[in-house]
Amino acid sequence: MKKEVFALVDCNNFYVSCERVFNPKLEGKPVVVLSNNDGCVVARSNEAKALGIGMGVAAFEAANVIKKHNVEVFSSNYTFYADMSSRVMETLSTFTPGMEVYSIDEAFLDLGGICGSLADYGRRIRQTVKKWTGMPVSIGIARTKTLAKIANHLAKRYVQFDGVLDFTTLANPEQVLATAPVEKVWGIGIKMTIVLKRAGINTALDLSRADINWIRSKFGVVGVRTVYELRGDCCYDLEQNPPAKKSLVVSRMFGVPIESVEELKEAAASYAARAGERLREHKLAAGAMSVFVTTSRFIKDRYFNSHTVEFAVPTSDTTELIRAALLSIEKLYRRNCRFKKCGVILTGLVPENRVQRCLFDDVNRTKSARLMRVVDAINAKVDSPIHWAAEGLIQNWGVKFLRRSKRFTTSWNELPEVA
DNA sequence: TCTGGGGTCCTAGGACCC
DNA sequence: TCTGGGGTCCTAGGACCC
Repeated sequence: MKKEVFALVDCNNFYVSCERVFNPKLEGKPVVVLSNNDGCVVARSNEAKALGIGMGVAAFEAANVIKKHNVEVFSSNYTFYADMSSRVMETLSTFTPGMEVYSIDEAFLDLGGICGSLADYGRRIRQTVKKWTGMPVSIGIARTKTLAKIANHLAKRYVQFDGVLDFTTLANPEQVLATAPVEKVWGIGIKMTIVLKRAGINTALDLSRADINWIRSKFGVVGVRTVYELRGDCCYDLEQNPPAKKSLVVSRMFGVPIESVEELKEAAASYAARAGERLREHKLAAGAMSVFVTTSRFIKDRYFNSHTVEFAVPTSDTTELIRAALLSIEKLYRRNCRFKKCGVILTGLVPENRVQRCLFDDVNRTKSARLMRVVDAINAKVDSPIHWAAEGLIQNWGVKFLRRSKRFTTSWNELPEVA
């Protein structure tokens, strides 16, 4: 039987590295990238990490350090990052027929068929990605995904590995596992870490030796799988054909708090319109839509509420989605609340060509599908897309990006210039 | 003053059926 | 006086991931 070999390729500080590709002056400097509304830190260069800027901290909390050390700050530029991601993934795909794109900056590769030194192969991958895309990556190689994750973590952390660690040929794998803190293990989050540490399980090695019945009683099958994977027994295969989406969310914090029902409706309508676009992109229709609204989660007496509309016939028609969103806001709105965020969640997703029709349906679905196709086609071509009136024209509440870099690779107007 | 967004899987418990 | 039990389906919530 063929032995599994996985490589986990992970881009180093992905968003920061994207910014550096088109702005080499940032090399060697502390750099951070902020979330929507420039709210909190979502990516840090090694130099920024060394300054003690934590992942996920609020930008205003890090403001002093940022100022004192001249940290370069960027708003997130997801269009640009998504494009860089697809370049990296395309490059990786030339190295193996078996690949799972795990997230925007990570992929698992099947190296089962590779002859010779896997570490050498990893180094070739690393050099090629750097040369073709400018992106620095680290690579962990092992018999299970969980071990590949750990190998990757260590490859990043210790310079002597030079970005590639092959766990399958280690003389002393246990010694290496002992250096990985248990909270860094894939699948072990904050809650499980507390329970594990209380039981004296502090490292990946400790966890691999834990009593399986105790693990099952505390953490269920998920915990059991993690322990087996640490022991080298593969529980998670490569997922090359990603399973169909089950839900789709569009939600965003507002640039400024919303107090009026009109503006809240605009926001919900906008998010419903984006959700409709994404549904059609994936050729899906939704059976139901939930809308939620919330005030700040950092105040007492937080108001959070949601409302669900079920569609008689699953739909991807923006007009219908917006109508449901507006109805929900009518139910959810409360006076004297400073709303910070709302969102729409589409569930009961089905392929659009398998929609169960309804005898009493009064919507002309052929016509609406044609309209949506035309709108999508136009929006794909021009920079200032067609909006629904319900989304509002001004959108004072819109997301703020004060320090966004240019869309270097996806907009003709924003190409980098070489002097 | 200012605190991200988008997902998945598992489990427990209730509803319901025979 | 006596008041079943087992199976399935669904949902909400928790925990995790990036």
